[in-house]
Amino acid sequence: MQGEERKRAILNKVQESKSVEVEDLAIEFNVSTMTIRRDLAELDKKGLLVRTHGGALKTENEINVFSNFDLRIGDNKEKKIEICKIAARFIQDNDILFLDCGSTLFHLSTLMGNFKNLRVITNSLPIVSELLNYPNIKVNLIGGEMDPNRKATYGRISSENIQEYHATKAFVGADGVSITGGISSYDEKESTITKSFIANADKVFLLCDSTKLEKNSFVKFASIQNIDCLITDSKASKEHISLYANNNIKIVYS
Amino acid sequence: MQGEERKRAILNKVQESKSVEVEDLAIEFNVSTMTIRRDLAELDKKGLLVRTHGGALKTENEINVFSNFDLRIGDNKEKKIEICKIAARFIQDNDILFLDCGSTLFHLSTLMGNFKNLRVITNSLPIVSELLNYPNIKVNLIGGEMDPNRKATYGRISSENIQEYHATKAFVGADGVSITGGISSYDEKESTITKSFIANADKVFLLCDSTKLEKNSFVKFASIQNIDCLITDSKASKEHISLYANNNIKIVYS
DNA sequence: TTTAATATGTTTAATATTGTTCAAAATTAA
DNA sequence: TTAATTTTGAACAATATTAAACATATTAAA
Repeated sequence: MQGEERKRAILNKVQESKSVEVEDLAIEFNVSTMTIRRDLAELDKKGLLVRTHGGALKTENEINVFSNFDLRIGDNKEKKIEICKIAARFIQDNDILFLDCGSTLFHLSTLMGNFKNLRVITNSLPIVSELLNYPNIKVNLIGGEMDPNRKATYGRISSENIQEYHATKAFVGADGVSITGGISSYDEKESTITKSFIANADKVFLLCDSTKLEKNSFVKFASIQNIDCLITDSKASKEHISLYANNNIKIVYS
Repeated sequence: MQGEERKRAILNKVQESKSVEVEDLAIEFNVSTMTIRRDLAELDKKGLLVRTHGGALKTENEINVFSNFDLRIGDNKEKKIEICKIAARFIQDNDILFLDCGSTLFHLSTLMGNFKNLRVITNSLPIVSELLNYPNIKVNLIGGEMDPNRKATYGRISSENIQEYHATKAFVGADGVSITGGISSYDEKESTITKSFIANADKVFLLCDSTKLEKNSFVKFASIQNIDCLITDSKASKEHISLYANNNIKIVYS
């Protein structure tokens, strides 16, 4: 067996059994442990597995672009789905929608199959890839520099690109929202895009799970007055709900 | 046994058994190892197998989210891979590249893993999704309306978006090219984008398999003088090659 | 036929892969 | 913590493979 063939076999093995050991591989392929070590070092360097003391572990498969995005979707998944089902009630046929990037908004995109003649404008690659499955939805993509982690575009060109459009409704996310601190994000790139969406839509819906209410994150990018409706989940406290209601913020949680 | 026949037999063998070795093949076909090595080098160059130390392995089929795009890649696959390997020779570290959409250019994107500090600007979703796997490549996406069939953006906004950038090299495709008829496409949308790429790059490389030489398609969008290098495959006729060479068009086919 | 072009074989120096040894580093057990 | 054990990676050697240069044979063209 040749070296490359052996490396492929090792890769298969580590994917199947999640972990492998140097000693076992040396016996199985009838080569020295040093050779296996060299193989593992090379595969580790390419990011195809993770080297450990005595062996190696499998990595999350980067072959599918959106796989590690899918994993992130897991956090607070139930709350997010709940929020998205509420948000979907505000969508109407013929709407032109801005969709922010992020795992919550991705969930919303999966609920849009039954509307007629929607147009969605987004900077999120996972959302585009999802919406290409729906014949009832036309999609516009915001251009700009790709962020490989978020699988979305950002930057000056993206913001300017957004200004080419006008939407009837914008659905956006945030990492924190509070009466006094407004809407804030952990990421400056992300906040700039969201800000542009808000500025170019008739109605703005902020999707924000209850754990983020009255929390402030790193970058404030809009005041609470900029949003027309705050959509959260049923775990939101009565205090928070009445706080927003008393400040004339429309808040929906069920 | 003739050379071509032997190569086809080698190809069959490597497809069946996943791997072959130089020594075995030399004995089986009763030729020197040097001949086998030359065969394997040629087949590797065309992307039909992967050369390894001591033999060769079957090519791994690319996995990509955009699955029905993969199907289209089938046509003239060998020619396309051959062309792309030639095109890749013109890429240098630190290049800023425009990459047109289309299956040929998609293949090119899969060959870009070993360069340093590339920036790729494209309107093709499959290419973006492929390049997100490469940490050495920064990607910019051209915004605009999504064409669900081609998985690429097009339209006025896309063309204007391209003008925000300047590339050192543009790699573009076409459905036809001829001395008198220039560069033409079957699709008006596609041609507009390609035209913008051509207008904003220092050097333009046209990737065009030999079946499209001296053919004219529906929409002419550029003259032959707009391109700096025509890259085609080794099946191009001598007449065509000298025709282009005599008209001062740099043509590369091997 | 002769000539040119192409394919194949041989030799050889350079390169790649693998195995062995051993000191350093990491892990485990006491 | 310390000591025993295991694992590691660097250095070197042995072997296998490669590619280049040149020689020879085969095929195609004039």
